[in-house]
Amino acid sequence: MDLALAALAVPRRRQILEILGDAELPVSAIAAQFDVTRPAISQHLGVLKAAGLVADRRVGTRRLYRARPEGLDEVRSWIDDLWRTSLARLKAEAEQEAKEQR
Amino acid sequence: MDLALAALAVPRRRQILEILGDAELPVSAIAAQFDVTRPAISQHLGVLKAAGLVADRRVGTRRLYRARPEGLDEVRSWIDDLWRTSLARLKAEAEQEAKEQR
DNA sequence: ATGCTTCGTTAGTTGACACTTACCGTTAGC
DNA sequence: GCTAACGGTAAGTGTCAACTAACGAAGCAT
Repeated sequence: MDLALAALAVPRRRQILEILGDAELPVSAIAAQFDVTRPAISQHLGVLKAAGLVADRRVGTRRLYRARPEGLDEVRSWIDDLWRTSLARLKAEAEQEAKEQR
Repeated sequence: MDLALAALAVPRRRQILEILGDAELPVSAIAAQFDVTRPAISQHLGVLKAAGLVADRRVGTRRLYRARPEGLDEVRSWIDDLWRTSLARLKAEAEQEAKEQR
């Protein structure tokens, strides 16, 4: 989870994920869409892979990357839990305040 | 969104959010649960507030902080979108591969 | 075998940020 | 008014990571 959220914190990595959500692509094709060098993208992909957000497969000299939606499960459930408990507490406080109003 | 995800990337800030999800607390009470100084927590709260993940209200000399679940909405929807599209693409590819198998 | 392409990796630099120490403003109570 | 408690802010430090440039490895083609 640490790795996943740290990976998602960098805007460029999020853009990469959005691109890989639609298509399976080699590193060069991704790098062509940004104004940074290919090694930079390669490093970002390494981070995303370590976080489980991306998977790769080799085909010839190229290496195709694709998004891995399962990697988002932990993050999704953590955020949802926090969202629910916070909302429940807010609701409880509102009711408490309403009771004190009377 | 940039701010929200950057805020969530730091483990200590997530811990603070978890604590504030259960209760409304002043800065000192939060700092007491960690082995860092109060200014550090104060700075983290400033980041969380700028990201819209936390709200504060003053009561006497103290300042009470609480989690703000609405701040998570953007992040939740972004992750859900990415999750859905990635899954859809994977499914489409699997069907494509099955078709080629025949 | 020789290029050529595609990609990963290393070293190095620069900028951001988490943290501490010290200081200042604000509010409540004697 | 004075004092103490609570909290935000400034300056400084150390560390981490995003990026570039340069090099090396692996597979395909003529």
